[in-house]
Amino acid sequence: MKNIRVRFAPSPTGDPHLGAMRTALFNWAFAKKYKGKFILRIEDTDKKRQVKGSIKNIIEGLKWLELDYDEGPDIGGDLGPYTQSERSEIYLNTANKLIDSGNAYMCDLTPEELSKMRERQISAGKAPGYNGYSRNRSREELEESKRKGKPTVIRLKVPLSGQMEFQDLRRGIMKFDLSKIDDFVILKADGLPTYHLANVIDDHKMKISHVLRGEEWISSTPKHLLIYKYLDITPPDFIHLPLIFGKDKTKLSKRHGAKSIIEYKESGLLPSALKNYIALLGWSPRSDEEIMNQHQFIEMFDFEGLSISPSIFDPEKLSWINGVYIRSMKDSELEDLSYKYLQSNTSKKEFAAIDKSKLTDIIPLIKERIKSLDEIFPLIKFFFIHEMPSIEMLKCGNKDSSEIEVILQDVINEFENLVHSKDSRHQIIEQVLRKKNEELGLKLRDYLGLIRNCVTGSTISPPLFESIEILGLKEAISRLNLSLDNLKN
RNA sequence: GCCCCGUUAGUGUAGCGGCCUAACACGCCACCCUUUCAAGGUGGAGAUCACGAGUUCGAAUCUCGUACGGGGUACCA
Repeated sequence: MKNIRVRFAPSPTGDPHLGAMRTALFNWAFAKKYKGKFILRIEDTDKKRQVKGSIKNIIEGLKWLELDYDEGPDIGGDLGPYTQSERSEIYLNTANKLIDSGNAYMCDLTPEELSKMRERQISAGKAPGYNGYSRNRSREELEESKRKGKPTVIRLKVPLSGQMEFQDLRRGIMKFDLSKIDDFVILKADGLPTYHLANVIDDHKMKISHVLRGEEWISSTPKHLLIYKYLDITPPDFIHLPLIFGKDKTKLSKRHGAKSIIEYKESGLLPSALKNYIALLGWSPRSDEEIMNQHQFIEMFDFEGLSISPSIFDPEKLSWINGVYIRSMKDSELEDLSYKYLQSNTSKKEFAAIDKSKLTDIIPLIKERIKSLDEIFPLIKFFFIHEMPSIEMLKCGNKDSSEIEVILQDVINEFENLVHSKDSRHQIIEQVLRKKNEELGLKLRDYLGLIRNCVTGSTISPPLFESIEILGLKEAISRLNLSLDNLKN
């Protein structure tokens, strides 16, 4: 195989989304597999659509997912700069070269005139498109017009007939009639290039060997190929990736539960899990094993496994995979990660209440009960902050409140004894409560349910006996007392 | 409108002319385990392989057509 050089070339028009990250992931994996280079290039040739901060977020997203690139705007490289707005001279020169060679020409039609033209074409039942207005005007005339201050663009001269074909490495041969392609703009009136020009020049200058990009580019590939031809340079290989949709088969958006990569980070997803899930969208390992770490993924990644039909984003499966990754973590690892996560995702007051030393004991208890980091705090909050259970929660089978008062008082007494005996191991707590339950002839779930509600303030909690041990018997007693008082009033 | 791409259970995929009365995973349902919730285990429902023609002894797999979905058709990328 030739020297593999691939690139991820987002435009900074918003926060990076799943689809973009998947494109990055596949490019990255391909480069890693063949010991090639992975390049980040920022395509910021549309200054109107630019969103502040998105370059930062793109880089942050890549870092978070550990998709490390070998060359890029922030780290440099031999073939930079890697931000298109810093390369405008190259594009301008090339566009002029194309005029010199007779393969491009200037045009001074304004956007308003163009849109009027399109309207006319549509109402006349014709296909809308540039009609070649300036194609045969003299260069002198057009230059004169530009000098007078008319906004002028440069358009590529597309042959009026003939075909352009290319081989997509996954989909096979694609053929396009050039007669269907109008003379498109390669350099805008503001002097900046369009995607078509910039992308071709940069892929060539940066020695890109393979272009893995979204399916939305298929139709413009012949345009790019034409530029390659006019410039007499060899195009890279192309592989178009299927799109990712939401449940209703429309373009993925927030409504579908998809978030920007930055939000995923904040919502307690593990980058390794997200990577694993994304890898499965539009690509298949062709085996029964779907859980794979990045090394396995790189090893297995190939074009044959790429699918050609769009896939639909499924937040449930993503969540499941995240759970798998959480469960496979070491307790200590999860503990560190959780603590950091809590630090930046709870209020100051809440975080201050968290006793780090208790976390070591708590984590093993909740590890298999959470599917993402944001579920941790609600589950462990009671260890640090007491929340009164509602009166409705102080139930025990069909016992009435006076009977429940007796039961609670009894538990309190038992716990007091344990405090005096200085043995608060959960095995002992369990032994005592089970024995008590037997004496009372209650259903264990009713009995423990009542105690759970009083101690944790919730009907859902980590295992009760362990929880009480970690919480401390004294605190448990005080909470039981509070519920008892509440019941009496 | 025109051009291009696609179509296997709700979802992601496997399948590359006979092994397919279609497999795996998520989700769903039931049961088991169980102090709640999970996790785990077992089992189940769910796809006339979009539809119609053809090629073939034989088609989810090849060919054509239709339908549907999507992408493109910008001085957006």
